[in-house]
Amino acid sequence: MTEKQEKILEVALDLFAKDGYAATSTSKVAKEAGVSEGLIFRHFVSKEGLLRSILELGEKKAQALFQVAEGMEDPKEVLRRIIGLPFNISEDQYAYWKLIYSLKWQASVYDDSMSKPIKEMLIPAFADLGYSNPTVEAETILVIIDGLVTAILLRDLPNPSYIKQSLFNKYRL
Amino acid sequence: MTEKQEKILEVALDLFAKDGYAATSTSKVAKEAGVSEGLIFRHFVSKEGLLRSILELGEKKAQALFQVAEGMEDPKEVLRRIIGLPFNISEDQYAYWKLIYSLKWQASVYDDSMSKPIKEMLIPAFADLGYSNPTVEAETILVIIDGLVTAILLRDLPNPSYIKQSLFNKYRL
DNA sequence: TATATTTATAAGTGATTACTCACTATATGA
DNA sequence: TCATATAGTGAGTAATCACTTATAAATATA
Repeated sequence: MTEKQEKILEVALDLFAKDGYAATSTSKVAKEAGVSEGLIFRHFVSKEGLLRSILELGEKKAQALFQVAEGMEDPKEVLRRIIGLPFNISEDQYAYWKLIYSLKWQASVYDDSMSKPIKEMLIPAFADLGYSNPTVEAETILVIIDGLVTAILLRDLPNPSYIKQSLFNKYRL
Repeated sequence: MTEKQEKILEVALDLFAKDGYAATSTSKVAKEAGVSEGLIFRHFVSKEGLLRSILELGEKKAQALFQVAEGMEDPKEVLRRIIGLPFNISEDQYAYWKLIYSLKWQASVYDDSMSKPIKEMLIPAFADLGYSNPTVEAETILVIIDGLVTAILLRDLPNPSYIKQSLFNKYRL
């Protein structure tokens, strides 16, 4: 991976996240990255190929997040850590998550593969706690997480720690 | 409002919601609506003007939703109705809400004016119920509503009535 | 019916789109 | 040192973009 290649990925991620994938032209990416437009196609074949490379790279960096409750035995601790996930997104990953969330709305590319591992930790946790319908409880948490991520990325959630505490109270955590 | 004018609005809403505003060309709207491309600009001045007309029209139709808890005296009933809102979006308004939610992610056009009236019903309701921090509780509900709407529009929420019940339980409604 | 106004079309406009191609510069390895 | 591969450029390409304009058809008003 050369310097210019990395610069293209970095600039494209920022522009895709800020202005949207469709609204960002390859010429703008090239200009802002300080490279010739042809280089984008040399390295990434197409605009869509550039997007795919960005998503692959971001997924690798984000994988650590999903192991946050791995191997935990206390179900309450599992819930606390999973509900806490949206509050722990570091700011240098905002662009990646903004892109992920904005792409959900374009076309029918909805991909719930990322929520799957989390759901599979939630269900046994709720079962352990004696909830009568652990699957529904897990889906509810996933819905809330989506709302939290949206709020954090889009409008700087006003009282993050209070909201987290409010949710902990509802689940007696 | 002529027939062709209405057809343009209808087709444009569907395409903007399905493929995204930036990814939808005026020529495609015209072709699908069965009108000349020039007519779009005669009636709506610009592509952005077309978008504005769509949003204005949709807002009028959606206004009824926000009055669902107007004049209610029982705070629990207020909460029940507001949390129930996402489950009551009729399918013929899906396109409008998909467009609204997808536009949130493009540029910095985040507009929380629509959530304001709801927030102002939530705060006194939570105060009535003796919650120690009604504002935070209201914000939490808004976050959850955003998550619910996203899930309903994007992936046909699997167990909507169960999830609604799950939330009602958490708030003892 | 005559005239004005509005609705609609078709064929344009220059600018921009994603992408290609011929070419050069630089690095690597035998 | 020479050959090969990779990195990078800059000027193209046809197609499409949002938008304009001239003109015709339909409708309303007198």
